[in-house]
Amino acid sequence: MSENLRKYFTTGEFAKLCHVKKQTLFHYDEIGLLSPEVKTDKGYRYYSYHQFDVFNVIELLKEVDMPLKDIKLFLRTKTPSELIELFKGKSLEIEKKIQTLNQIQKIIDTKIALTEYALTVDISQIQLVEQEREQLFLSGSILDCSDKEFLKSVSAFIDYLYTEELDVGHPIGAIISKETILQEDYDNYSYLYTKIADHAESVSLYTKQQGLYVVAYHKGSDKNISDTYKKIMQFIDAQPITLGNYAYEEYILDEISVSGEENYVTQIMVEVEPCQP
Amino acid sequence: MSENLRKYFTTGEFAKLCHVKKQTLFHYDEIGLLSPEVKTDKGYRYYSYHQFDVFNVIELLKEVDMPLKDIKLFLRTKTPSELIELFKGKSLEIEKKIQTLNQIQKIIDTKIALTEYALTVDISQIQLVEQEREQLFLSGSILDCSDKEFLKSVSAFIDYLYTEELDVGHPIGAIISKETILQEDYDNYSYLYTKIADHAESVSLYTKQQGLYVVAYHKGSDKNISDTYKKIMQFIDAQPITLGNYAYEEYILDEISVSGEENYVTQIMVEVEPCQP
DNA sequence: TTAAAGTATACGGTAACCATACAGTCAAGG
DNA sequence: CCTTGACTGTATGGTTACCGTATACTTTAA
Repeated sequence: MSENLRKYFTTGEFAKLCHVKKQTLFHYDEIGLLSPEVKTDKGYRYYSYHQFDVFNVIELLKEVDMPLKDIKLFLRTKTPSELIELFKGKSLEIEKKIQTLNQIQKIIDTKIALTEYALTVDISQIQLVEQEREQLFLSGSILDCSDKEFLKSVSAFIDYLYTEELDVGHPIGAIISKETILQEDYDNYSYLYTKIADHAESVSLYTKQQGLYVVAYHKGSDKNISDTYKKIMQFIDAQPITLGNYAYEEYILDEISVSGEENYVTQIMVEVEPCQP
Repeated sequence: MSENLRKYFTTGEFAKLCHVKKQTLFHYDEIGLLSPEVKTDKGYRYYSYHQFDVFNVIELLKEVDMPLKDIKLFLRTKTPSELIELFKGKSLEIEKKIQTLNQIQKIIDTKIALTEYALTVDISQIQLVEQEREQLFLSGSILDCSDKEFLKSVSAFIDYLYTEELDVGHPIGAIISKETILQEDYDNYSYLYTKIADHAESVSLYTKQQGLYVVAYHKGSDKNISDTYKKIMQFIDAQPITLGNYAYEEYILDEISVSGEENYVTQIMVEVEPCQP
């Protein structure tokens, strides 16, 4: 805690201690953020080990996204109270950042799970399966709507997901009604939807009913989705079941995991009911 | 999930949806990272809402510090398995980042606590107090050592703190022995030390003994610390106590919270023992 | 004292944008 | 149908926090 002796680090040594490049220290000296305690007439820089503490604070503030300019200003004008105030603010920011990272991780984990699932699926098979009920977040009705209305709905939908931080990585799916299917108007959806965080409260959710579903997969652009729907209808006709109220479509492989529309895979889940005897 | 109708967003609309500037989308188009699905002959850009998913993945990867170049490469060559692999790696990275942020927060909280404490202290007072035992991490011995040895010790000390992630924001202090104090050689320290994380195991720690300490504060450069030590010795002489084996010095206000050496405050804790009757 | 290792300065480049200026385009109302 | 205002495009320069490299000078250890 004294400097009676010439206990100084050269730039290179100090850089190593700080785990940065010499360049960085030159830069900090240049902008007046952290200058060596001693500079010889030959221009050689010498740092005291006390300056390591200052360097650490700089790194700390950098980590919480404070620009060097502001760090410099702070270091110039600081008082103990200002330090406390600044740090308390930064502590909150970090809290928030950690939350964000947690959400990102959730999204990533969801996408991994979805993609792993997609890889296990035999897309040529059509099956009748019992599915659990699911809570979905819906857009406003988009049945028979104009392009403009559609865009507005999509915007509002996405915006709500964003502001309420509801996105956990599930894709945006679409709901199509029995009537629309029967009219073979396959891109006239009734709603968009997405699965959201389990614990989400304060949001009015729609419940995808527990029950029987015909599950099929469509590969390629949904311009050709009618082909797959035809197969589904044939499948239904061959079983003692009838078409239910809604079908749910969602991409399980899309541009984020495969390249080109021709490789997309859409999962179609058609609600069905056993025939009355 | 279709595009039979011209359900497209303009650049401005899409930018708003994505919460970025138009500029950013121009930039992404320019570097071929994310180009609009449609571009008219007049140069107008139109984005489909499916592209929102892609944009989201880009943002996601950006958040985990992936350069746009790499994101582009990934999006070009991706397969489901590659996506899974990449995301699993990123998930681990996030884990680590969260840990780092947690440590930074600890450091910040420590610095706040220390500084708040410093503000409550009456630096003109010398007091005899009973202190708890404390676990300290020590440098190698630096008693009577050369400048070079000193620098090496400091480096090794700081480096160990860094690699073992032991720093939780406590300042680096110094230990000075009874003998050295009596010789009035106030900057010939025996060891450097710092308080470290409570739970730290696998580290050989030194224990600052529980017992009686004379606590004083020194304001200003430690070139003049002898003044304060003189007062301390007078204080000791006036009490039924004798000097113990070690004294501990640490900055409680230094360059990180005040500007200029003249405003630094060093806390000095001198081990003492009651006189034998 | 000499060679190796380290240091300083200068100049250029990078990423991922942002700001601004200027010109062309679109769409809604009169 | 045309005008007007809101929007779109390109182009250019600027920003932050550095990194790399070239060149020349110092220091230090043999």
